[in-house]
Amino acid sequence: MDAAHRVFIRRGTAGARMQEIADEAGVNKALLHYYFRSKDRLADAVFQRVARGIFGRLSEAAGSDMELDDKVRQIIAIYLEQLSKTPYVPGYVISELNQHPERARQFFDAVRPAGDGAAVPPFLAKVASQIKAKVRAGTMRPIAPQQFIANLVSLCVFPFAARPMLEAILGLDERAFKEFIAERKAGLADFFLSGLRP
Amino acid sequence: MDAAHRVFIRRGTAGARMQEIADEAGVNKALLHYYFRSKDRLADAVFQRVARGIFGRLSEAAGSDMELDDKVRQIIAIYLEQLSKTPYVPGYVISELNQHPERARQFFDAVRPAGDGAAVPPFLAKVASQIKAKVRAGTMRPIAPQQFIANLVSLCVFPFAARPMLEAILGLDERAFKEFIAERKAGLADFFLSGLRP
DNA sequence: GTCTATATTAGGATAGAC
DNA sequence: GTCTATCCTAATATAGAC
Repeated sequence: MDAAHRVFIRRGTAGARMQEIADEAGVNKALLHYYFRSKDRLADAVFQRVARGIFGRLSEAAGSDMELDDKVRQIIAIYLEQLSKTPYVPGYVISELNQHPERARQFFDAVRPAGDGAAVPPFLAKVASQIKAKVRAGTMRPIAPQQFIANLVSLCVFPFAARPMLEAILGLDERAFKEFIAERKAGLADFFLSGLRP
Repeated sequence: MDAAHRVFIRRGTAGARMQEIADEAGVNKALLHYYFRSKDRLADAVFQRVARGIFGRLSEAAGSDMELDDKVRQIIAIYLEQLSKTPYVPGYVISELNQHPERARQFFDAVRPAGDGAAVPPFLAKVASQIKAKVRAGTMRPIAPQQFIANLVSLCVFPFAARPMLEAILGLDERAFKEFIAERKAGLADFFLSGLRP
């Protein structure tokens, strides 16, 4: 599974080769089929594993009782840290979802307790109520919770998903990109929170 | 080319089939090879066409003399409008770049006049000087121009690139997503510009 | 469970008629 | 230029020994 994980993320599902996975794992190709039956099933298993890891912590953090500003700072810190360690995951996930949108259901499951039929995921309801409270107190401009979350995730994830493109249009090499992310860790939360001041 | 464009964007390069492109174009598979010699060359041609269309207008708009706030509003309006019409392009581009980072060079070309050897693309230098002016005037907090552009592009493009994921974690169906984008057209510029107030 | 060897198929590419 | 028919390779999948 670890080997498959690495290869699928590196090559994308369509580009991954069972042979390469076998080599990476130090076993024979036939053995992969013995365990997973087909490439499709293996791809499913890998995607599921990745999906679970991604939004579990986000929805957990976002759903907590922590004060909203602190929550934002924490989420940004956690995410940029995690993404720095697994920079290819966003590109992989986006590629996968564009070809298999039905797999998005696995994210759906990650942000809702099993059996919860609510139209709105619980962490969203929590954020919504926190926003409402701050708006009432006059310390925040009104914003739809969906936009709030979308902005937060976009600002964290996109630079990793589109890294080669950003490097090209901003004229960054690998070292400069690292520096760019470090800068982001320092300033992104302030930018985001300032955007919501009244 | 139009047929190839559609199929590559729909399936991704690795997932696209010459047969499907031929069918879509209403011609024979052999004819594609007659014109483009190989799938690789065809993929190149399509990507180049897409790449040119994307950042040409951004770097042009970003490099203009328009006042910075107006520029931001214009870029956001243009981008969200364009992306609404071609919602699969970001996913395609990100997938491509993850498997062929060398193609990022084609973006590089799109944001720089031919033969320009400057380390920083011209539109960035322009934005940098405008930011500096506003910071000096006390109407903007300091921000690196790279972060400025990255934030802007992230906020516009990511929701389209990661659409199935966002729909899943935010509990949106297709109609709700359209509504979500409409909301964004109205409020994103204010959020972005507020983030930079002193 | 793990391997070697082999079957099967899909899909990119070409030959050659028209 | 456009087609039909065919080749060839790469890659998934299976059979069967150990």
